[in-house]
Amino acid sequence: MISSKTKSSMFVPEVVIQRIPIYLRILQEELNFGNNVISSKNLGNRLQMSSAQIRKDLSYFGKFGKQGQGYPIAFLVDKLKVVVGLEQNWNACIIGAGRLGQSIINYPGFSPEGFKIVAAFDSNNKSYSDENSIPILGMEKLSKTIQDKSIRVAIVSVPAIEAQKVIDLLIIEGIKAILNYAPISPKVPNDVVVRNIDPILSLQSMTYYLKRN
Amino acid sequence: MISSKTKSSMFVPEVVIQRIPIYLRILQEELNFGNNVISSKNLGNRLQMSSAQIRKDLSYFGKFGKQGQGYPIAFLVDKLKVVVGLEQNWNACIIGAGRLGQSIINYPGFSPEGFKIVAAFDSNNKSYSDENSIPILGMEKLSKTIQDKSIRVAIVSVPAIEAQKVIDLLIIEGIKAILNYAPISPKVPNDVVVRNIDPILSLQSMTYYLKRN
DNA sequence: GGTTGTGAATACATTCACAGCA
DNA sequence: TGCTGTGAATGTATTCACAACC
Repeated sequence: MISSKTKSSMFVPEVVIQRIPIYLRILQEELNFGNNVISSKNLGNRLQMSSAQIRKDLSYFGKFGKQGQGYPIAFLVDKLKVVVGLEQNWNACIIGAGRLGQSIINYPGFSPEGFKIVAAFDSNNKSYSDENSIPILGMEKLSKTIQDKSIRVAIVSVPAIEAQKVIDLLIIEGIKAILNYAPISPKVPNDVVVRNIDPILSLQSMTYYLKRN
Repeated sequence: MISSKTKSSMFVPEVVIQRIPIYLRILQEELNFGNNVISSKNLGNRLQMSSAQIRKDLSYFGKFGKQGQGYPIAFLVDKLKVVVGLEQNWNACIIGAGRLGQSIINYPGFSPEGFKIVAAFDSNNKSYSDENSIPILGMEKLSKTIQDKSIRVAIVSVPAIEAQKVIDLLIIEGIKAILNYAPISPKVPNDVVVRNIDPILSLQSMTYYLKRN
């Protein structure tokens, strides 16, 4: 067999990667509901997308289904978790412990999904009474803490003006995955992934469709 | 001239619509900074994208630039605001006044960007002490309030299990634009636009890239 | 019969490259 | 000279459609 790329070396489009966690969420639901097999058609219905797209997406990573039956859910969940790196937990830190930062710190939803916030930083040494037991450290502790606690993911919730500076710092410290809540479009090298949480942009990109009906 | 579609009837890809508010944000910044002309190249640099893409995007809506110079910023801002429907303000309501809902209600950032939260609803008649003066109404007031206050946009911040039900309700009331904070993939008819704010999916779609370096 | 996995076909998005203009 | 606006070319993503299989 000549020049057939192995699955693991094949380039996977970014959009596909972004859909895997969505699939995982539904699969987990189905598992909890007691089902143990699901077809691409069924999964597609749940997500308002075509069965072909689901099959094609999954095919980037291997063959997980049984013809005539569908996908064994528990097996597929395990495989997909390994594919996207969710078979392990990841330590995260948060920069910016104002109102928003505090809400994020106290939000209980991250840790069951594989992300543990193990440190919080703020330039003002505002020591909010935090309900969780995460102390808020000064920015000078950033570098050492990232090393010591093996932090690989950072959440940015500082004001817009400070955000790019903070992100630059994180990049220097070797952080390659950033969840950014500041309303800016950060500049980052192309080995760093950023996801922006920007409700205002989301709202503003909907009104276009409101005008025409 | 045979069969040349007018700009206003031309189909504009969704991705393009989503980028317009991003452009607007930078343009506004430039204005505040005192600049009054910007080139596609310059704007592209700010956003880490190609100048060609920016020119192509803008060309869906008209010709706003001057050859040899660039785009007059104030003029472009005005035009783009009209294009995406941001020359006017929009009334919004929020369903779900728990922790998250309260944060959203008290967030001061929406209104300067054209969205005013004029009503809040919750099934539990929990009357949190709200810092703003928006009263929290029972769900039975939803229908009438949406009509009376001309609400066109809804923000959903209820628990996951209730979210689809609430969204179905909103759709019955004629809402066509929904900002959804619940961790689900809602099913909606295709004349309804939904934007999901889902930090967990964002985090989970980054770890894939952490494994390989 | 029902469903996967996948090349081929189609649809969509981005970039190229250059004429046209200030 | 410097930049826009845009068809044409390229690159990406989605869908089709069907052989292979349980």
